[in-house]
Amino acid sequence: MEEGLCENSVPGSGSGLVDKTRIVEVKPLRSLAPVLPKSLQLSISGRYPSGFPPFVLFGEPVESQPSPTPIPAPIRSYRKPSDEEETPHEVNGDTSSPVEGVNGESVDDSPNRPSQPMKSCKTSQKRRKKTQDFGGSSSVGVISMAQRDDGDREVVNLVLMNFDSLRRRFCQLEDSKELNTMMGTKRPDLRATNVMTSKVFRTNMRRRVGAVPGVEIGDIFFLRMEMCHVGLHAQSMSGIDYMSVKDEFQEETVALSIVSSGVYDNDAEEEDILVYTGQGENFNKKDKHVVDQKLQRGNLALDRSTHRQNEVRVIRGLRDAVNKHAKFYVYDGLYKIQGSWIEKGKSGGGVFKYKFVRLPGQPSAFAVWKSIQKWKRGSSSRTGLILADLTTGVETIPVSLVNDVDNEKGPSFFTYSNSLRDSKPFSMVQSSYGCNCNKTCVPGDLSCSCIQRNEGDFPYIANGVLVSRRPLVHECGPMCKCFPNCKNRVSQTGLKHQMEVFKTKDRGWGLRSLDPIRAGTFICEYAGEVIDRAKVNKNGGYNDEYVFDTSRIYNSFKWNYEPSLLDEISSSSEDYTIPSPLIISSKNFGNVARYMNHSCSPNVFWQPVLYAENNQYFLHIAFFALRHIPPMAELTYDYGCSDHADGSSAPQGRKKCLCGSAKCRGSFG
DNA sequence: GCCAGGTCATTTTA
DNA sequence: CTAAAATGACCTGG
Repeated sequence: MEEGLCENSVPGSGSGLVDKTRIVEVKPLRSLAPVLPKSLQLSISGRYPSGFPPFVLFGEPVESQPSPTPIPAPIRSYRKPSDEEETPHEVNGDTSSPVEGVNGESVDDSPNRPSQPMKSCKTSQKRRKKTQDFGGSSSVGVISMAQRDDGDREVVNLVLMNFDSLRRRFCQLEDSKELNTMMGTKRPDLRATNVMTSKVFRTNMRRRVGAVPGVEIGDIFFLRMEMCHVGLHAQSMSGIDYMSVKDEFQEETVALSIVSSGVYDNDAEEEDILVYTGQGENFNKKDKHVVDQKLQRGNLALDRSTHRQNEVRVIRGLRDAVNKHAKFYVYDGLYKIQGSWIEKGKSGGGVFKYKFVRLPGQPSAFAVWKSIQKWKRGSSSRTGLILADLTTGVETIPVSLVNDVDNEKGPSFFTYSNSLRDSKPFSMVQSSYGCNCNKTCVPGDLSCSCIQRNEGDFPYIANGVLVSRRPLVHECGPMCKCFPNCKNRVSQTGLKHQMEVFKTKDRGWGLRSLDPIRAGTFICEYAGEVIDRAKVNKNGGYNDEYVFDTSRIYNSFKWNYEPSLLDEISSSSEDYTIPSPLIISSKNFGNVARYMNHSCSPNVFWQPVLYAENNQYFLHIAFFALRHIPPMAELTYDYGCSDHADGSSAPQGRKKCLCGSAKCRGSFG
């Protein structure tokens, strides 16, 4: 019965079939439908049925590829809610509209609803009305009405994934000059926000005191907008979020959440205490005379919350002590305000101070980060440290070996290597290997043969983040004329995060990172010895725990944004196209990837990457972050299932899954 | 080349 | 409707 659990996608089937269940037929939004850039139009027009050129195109790329003179079509700016309300609705009258009827409007008596001591007043009602206005024909039917009000883990992840995928796509278009910057904002995060807002693709829009369903303590964010979209902190800039609540007799404001970014000099010495400065400039902008903060807006809400003793969510903005470029936000759970006072600020004016105390019994989040910073600075030693660098210098960043669980002194012996051995090249007749670009390949330059192979898309944005999952990513390689620092060589640049191999409680050794990892970031390649498939069959299968096998059956999943968000008709394929299976053993030789454990709801995925070396093309397996990964969270990917579909062989190689996720399939391997 | 600090455009909510 | 805001991206000068 286990077989039935992993039947969805067959890698290497090559058809690049579109998952039809994911496509919602949405009519173009009247005349305001965005004009797609050329590369997108191509894939939609059916030139390549799967949205991607067939694998065999390598030999003769020039004539079969898109014209090298792209006409950058502008993407129209996206509709805003106000436009929506003014124009009359054009009702589709079809069944594609959201499933709200099914999931029900039992909003008021939902058992999952967190207890809320105060009733929200008109603000929330107004918002809900707005939501209903949008619930009609033009919205994406993925988020139900109920989910817009109250989310859960799955919806929160769905919203974040779509938002970031859109953002990356806008970055990509911006990089390749395919976006008309006259239209709308230049900022990709705000562009993505406009799309998500106009399609009401968000959750937890009902504002609330206390925990937000689906958002967990320790979750990290890289943009303020991300927290807006999942209802953690509704303000796009302001540090204090609050709302008006009604008592029997009076109406007053209460604070819901705060973001502590370190702009004001807040005291962050103690892990469970935060002294937060009220809002308001300390000097008058015009004549620069010193002014006091006023007890209004956020300050007033914090003052009321001090008296009411309601829970306030705290988000801490953090910066790495060593690598100051890495800024992100951690949700640190619920606090209460213990007291407030007035101080003299730096410029001499009076400022409000609020003492936040963390409620006991919550999992640690900010405290974890504090510990990491201490280890990094060397001001405290890592408990259970066995080895400072198990790569013996092979990686530029050392990978430590840690066991703070039991007495095991480390995994069995192997040779650390970050390369792929005995790899079989793809035999293809090639007139040339690699591109002829000068210095670095430029996004949007369709004369670059590597970009051509990626259908005109540059697969990565400027900071090295992968834009979308695709059947195959073509990177530049050693044979390309471009310099080694070309942005299209992401998987060849080695580890970028400070990683740690650690002993798990019940699943042997595992891998985690001390640094936060942004979604789409390259983590590592799967290194090891390539195994001959014929050999494997002769010996009756491999008896090897350390194996990666592309011919296993993997659950399909969606990482790229819903095409209907941009009114695209079909989505590009996320199914891998691998001409022949690749099996890699890291038993004797391998890198950190050999320690990544399986999970049924993983935070890492693999992506085939191809580039040329020594006059031949070789396939590599690269791992990327599926979502934002908090520091110290174990890195896991889906191992898939070996093919027992014929039913003849017992699933003896299967292991009981201990991933503990809500969607656990029970076994893997 | 790195940074700190200034500036600009932008969205959110009350 | 407008203003304020603990943004984010970019530019400049030391």
